[in-house]
Amino acid sequence: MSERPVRTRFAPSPTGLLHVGGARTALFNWIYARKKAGTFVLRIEDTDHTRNTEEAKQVILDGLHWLGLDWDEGPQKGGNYGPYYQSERGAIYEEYLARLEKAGHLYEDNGAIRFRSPREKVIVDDEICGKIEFDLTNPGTHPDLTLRRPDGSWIFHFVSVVDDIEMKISHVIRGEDHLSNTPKHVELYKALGAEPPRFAHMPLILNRDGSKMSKRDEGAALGTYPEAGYAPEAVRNYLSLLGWSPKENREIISTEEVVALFELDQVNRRNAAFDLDKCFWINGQYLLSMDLARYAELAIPFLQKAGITWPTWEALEKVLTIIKPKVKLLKDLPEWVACFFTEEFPYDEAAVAKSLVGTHAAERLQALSEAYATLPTWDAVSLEASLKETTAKLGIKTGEMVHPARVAVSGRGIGPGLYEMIEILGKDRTLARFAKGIEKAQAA
RNA sequence: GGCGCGUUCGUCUAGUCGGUUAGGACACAGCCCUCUCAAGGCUGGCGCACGGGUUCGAAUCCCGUACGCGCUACCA
Repeated sequence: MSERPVRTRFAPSPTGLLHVGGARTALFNWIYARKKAGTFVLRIEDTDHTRNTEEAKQVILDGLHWLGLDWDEGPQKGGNYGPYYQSERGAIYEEYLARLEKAGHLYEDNGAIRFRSPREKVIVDDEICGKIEFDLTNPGTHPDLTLRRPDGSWIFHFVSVVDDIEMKISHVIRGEDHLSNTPKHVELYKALGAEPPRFAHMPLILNRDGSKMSKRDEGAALGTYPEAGYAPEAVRNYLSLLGWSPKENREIISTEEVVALFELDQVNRRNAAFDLDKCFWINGQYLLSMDLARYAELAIPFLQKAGITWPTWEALEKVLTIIKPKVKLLKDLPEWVACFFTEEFPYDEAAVAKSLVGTHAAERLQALSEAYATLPTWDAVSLEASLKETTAKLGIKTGEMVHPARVAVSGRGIGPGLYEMIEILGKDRTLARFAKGIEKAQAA
C-alpha cells in the first residue's frame, strides 16, 4: 500500500436533518484527518433533486459548524477538487462513464446504464472489520450495479466512487450500512484503473432498544442539541465514546486528547445504543467545570432570546457564577436568572403555598428584614451569621427561615445558596422582596 | 431466503499474548454532606446470549445454535 496523504471526507445527502449517526461519522473523519495532519473534505451528495433544498443543505452546514467540525475543502470553503456539490459535477461523471463504456464495462438495461461485474471473489480489507471475503460470482445474489437511471440521473454508488477518486480520498470512513456494497465499489475502482482507498466501516448508532433511530427519536437530530443548550464540546465528547474508548476508565476527554489517542483499528465493531442520559451527564460535567468566559458565550444567546437584560458584565458574571453549578441544560437558564435582573419574575405557586402561606413566614421575614436593615456589611458571610442569629433568637431552625426567604427573594423553592443570592441582590431589592413576601404570606 | 457484520451489567465500555474477586461510567437504590435543588463522597444491586469442544485452566481460541443489525434498489 503506497503512502498517500490522508484525505478523509464526510459525504451527507441533504435530508432535512443531520442525524447523530452522521454527525459521529463526520466527527471520526475529522478526528482522523486532524490526527494524521491530513485534509477533511465535505461533499454534499445532492443527486436526489426532489429533496435537494437550500434549507436541507444549510442544516448540515450549520450542524457541522456548531459541532466545531471545520472542513478544509468543501462548500463555503472551496478547494482544488471542487465543485463539492454532486449536483454540479455532472460533466465529471459523464467523463468517467465514457471511460467505462470505452473499456466495455457497461450495458443498457431498460434505459438504465449498468456495470457488468467481473464476477470474482473480492476481499475488502477493512481498517475496523478486518479482511472480509465477498463472493460476487453469483449474479442472482449480487446483481450488477446500476450507474445511471433512464432519466439521466446518477446512482450513489457510481458518483461516490468517482468523487472519492477525483478528490483523492485516502480513507473512506463511513457507516457499516455501506459494508456489503463495498466489494462492488472496489470492482468499480479497478475498472477505472484507480487504487481503492482504505475503508473503515463503523458500527451504527441505534436506539436504546436496538431499533433504528428515526428522525423523530429523541436525540436523533443534531439540531436539537444547540436548541436544548448542550455545549458542542460535550456532545463531541459523548459521540467520541460511541464505538471508541480512550481506555483507562476515562469518560471526560477533550477533543484534543481524542485526536491524540484515536486509532481506526481501535474502533469497536458492535453497534452502539444511543443514551441521551449519558450525554446529558457529560454536558453537566462540562458546564460545571467550564470557565466563565466560555460559559457566558454559550449562555448569553439563551438570555437574549428570553428577553433578559443585565446592567453590566460584572453583574452578569456574578449571577452566572452562582447559577452555573445548578443548570444542566442552557435552555433552562432564563428561569434561574430572571429574578436577578427584573422584578417581573414569576412566583412558583407551589413554593409560595409551601413556604409562605399559612406559616409563620410573615413574622419571621419581618424579623430577618429588621436584622438585615441594620447590617453593617452586606456579604454572604455576614448575611448568614445574621440570619442564624435571628433564628436562634426566635428559637427556630435555620431552614424555617431560609425557605420562606428563598421564595420571597427568588420566587422559587430551589436555587443557589440563599446568602449568595441575597448578596448579589443587594439590600434594597432584598428588603423590598421580603416585604412582598410578607404580603403574600398574609394574603392567605 | 441469500450474503455480510456483530453478541461483556438496562446503556456506553475496559478486558487485545487464555490464569482478573470480570474494572470504570451513565441510570437506579440507600447513606453522608446540607438552607433547597444540584454537585461531591461512600455503599449496594445488576453482566461474559446458549450449547459443544481445545486446555491443568476460556469472557478471551474453534465449531454450532439463537438473537440483533446491515446489504440484497433505477435510496443514500
